[in-house]
Amino acid sequence: MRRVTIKDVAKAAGVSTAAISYALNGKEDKVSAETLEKIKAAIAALNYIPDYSARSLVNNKSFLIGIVIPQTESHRQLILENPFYSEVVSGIESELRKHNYHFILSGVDKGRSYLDITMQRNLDGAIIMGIYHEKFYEELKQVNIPIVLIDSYINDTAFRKIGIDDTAGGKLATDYLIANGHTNIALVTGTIKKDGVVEKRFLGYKSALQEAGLFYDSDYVFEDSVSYEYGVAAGRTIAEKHPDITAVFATADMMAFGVISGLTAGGRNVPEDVSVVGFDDIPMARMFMPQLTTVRQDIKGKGITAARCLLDTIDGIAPNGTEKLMLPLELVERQTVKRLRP
Amino acid sequence: MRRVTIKDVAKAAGVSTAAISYALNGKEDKVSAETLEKIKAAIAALNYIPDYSARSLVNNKSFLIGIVIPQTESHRQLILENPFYSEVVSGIESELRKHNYHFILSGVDKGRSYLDITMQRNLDGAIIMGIYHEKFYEELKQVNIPIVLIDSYINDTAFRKIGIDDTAGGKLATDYLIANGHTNIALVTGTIKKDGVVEKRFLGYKSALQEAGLFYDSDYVFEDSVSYEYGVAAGRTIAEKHPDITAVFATADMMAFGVISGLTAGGRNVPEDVSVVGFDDIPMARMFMPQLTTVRQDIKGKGITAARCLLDTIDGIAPNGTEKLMLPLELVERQTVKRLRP
DNA sequence: TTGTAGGCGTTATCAC
DNA sequence: GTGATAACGCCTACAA
Repeated sequence: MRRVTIKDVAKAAGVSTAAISYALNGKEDKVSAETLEKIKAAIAALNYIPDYSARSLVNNKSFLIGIVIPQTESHRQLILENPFYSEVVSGIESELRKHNYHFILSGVDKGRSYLDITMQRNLDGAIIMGIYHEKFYEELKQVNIPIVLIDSYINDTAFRKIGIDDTAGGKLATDYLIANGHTNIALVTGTIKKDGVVEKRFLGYKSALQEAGLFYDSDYVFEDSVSYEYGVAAGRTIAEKHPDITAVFATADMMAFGVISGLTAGGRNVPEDVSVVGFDDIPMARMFMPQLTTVRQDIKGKGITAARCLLDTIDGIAPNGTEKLMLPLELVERQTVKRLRP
Repeated sequence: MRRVTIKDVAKAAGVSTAAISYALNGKEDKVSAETLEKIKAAIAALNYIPDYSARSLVNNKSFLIGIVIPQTESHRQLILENPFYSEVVSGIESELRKHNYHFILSGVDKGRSYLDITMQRNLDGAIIMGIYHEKFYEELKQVNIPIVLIDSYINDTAFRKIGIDDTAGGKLATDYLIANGHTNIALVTGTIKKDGVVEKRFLGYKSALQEAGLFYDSDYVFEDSVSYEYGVAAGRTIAEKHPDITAVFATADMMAFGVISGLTAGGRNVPEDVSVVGFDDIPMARMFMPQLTTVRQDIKGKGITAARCLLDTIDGIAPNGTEKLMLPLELVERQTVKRLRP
């Protein structure tokens, strides 16, 4: 069936298209109560639904925002399987929906820019997770739409940023282990890139060690991809080659699960033989057996806050280039850390 | 900065806008090789990116498809946290990207229709997960765009459907338990709605029992929301009140995790005291400890297939109203089932 | 082969 | 208060 347009409504209501548009866009003071009634009736009768493409064309406003999340190196697939990202997205969605925005979710192919989507779709703004090449950000700046970076340490006032204090988080986890009497504490982590969250957590780990007068041993840091699989490998290595290690701090819950599996497979029990603390507190953390002690961040809240932040900037309420918004962190004690007798 | 339009390119290349459009849309036989070169140069120089809104307006084609997933009753939040859905979405995305489509992901508020988004955004098609009111589908039919239903038993040739044989899956799980010597087998499941996947799995469970000459006892079915939390509750009840039960089939992996926790908390070990098999084989199934024995389906493949299916229908390659596409199922043996001595 | 012009659905600027 | 009408960026007859 042919699309019902504003003209059809105008005809049905016996008024002009302009009147319809006024009525639709809340400029009801420009139209008499009487015609307003007629218009409303006609809209309902015809089941008229406005075309956002046409609107976008004239208004330069699409009510569409872009969400970028990292993708796997190998398969170019979204890392949506990573529960962390899906929870953030879920948070963003819930906030956007309240304000009648939709979003387009995508990875960004290596080397390709995000300009395309931004311009093609007339995006009103974007929320970016993950870290990308310098060039990526440079291009983004040129399109000149509000942008919120989640968990980024990029130093650029052109973007709004929201994240957590990863250094403090790393320290929190390590301090907790130390407070429980551990001295030989391993770190299992994704690759430590300059200015990445992982580096900050690593720094927090080191500083906790130092503050406690503990020796930092680079043999105790196991660094590779942030994945369950690598966690298993690291856990296994620790079980087999490092009988001295009594605790490990994994910089992501997914890795912590792997570590626990690897440790167990290697014959060492958690937490009896070695303690483990994770990072993030994804929903699975409390379902895992044993339940994971971890550094909690409000993942969904991150998404909600990011969305709100973006919307405010779009609406001109919030100024650009404000300070990075820091969300709170908290250590949640569960079952994977054992108190060592001193 | 002002948007670079087709006119700018035309001016820069010294040709008409029509020529640009031809060049852009692969009608290169309508333009000489020479001007084609000039056009390409101009496009590159100006970094021209077409506006899809404008295109959509004239072509009635948006390169946008809608994905609908269920949302929590209470908070109206996407169930993207459910790893099953995120993996399907991930699969869809990877296929869509190959064909230069984008998607809009959303839940659908109770009672509200999906017509709005469909018309507002000029969606080229939609992929629907979950089950909704009859009215929802009726409306959907009216917009007359290709639609793929995932895991639906709706009987309507207006939609293309893809899923698995849930009855066979339920039977597969139960048969496996029976083959391992179990006779008192509980079912832990989400609410059994008519024509839902859960009902089919339940039917499979019953038929396996019957076929083996086992007594079906409704006291052995624990039915409530499909969630980890309910799994825990059911596991606990089984541990405390049903010493006779030696095995449970949970109709979703998430529930199975809960069951195992509840059982363990209730003092019964898995698989020593009671065996558990799940359904889906989400990534977490092999990370869980003990690793979950479960009925595996190719979740990402479901998404990919659905997307391909939809795209084919949009392109007119595949006919509408074909048979439901069935993806294979397989039982993967891991660590949560114990063989009973007869 | 190339260019002109009308129209897609909507909003906004004017006159009335 | 109301209604023509000109954009918005693009595509595509149709004409040249």
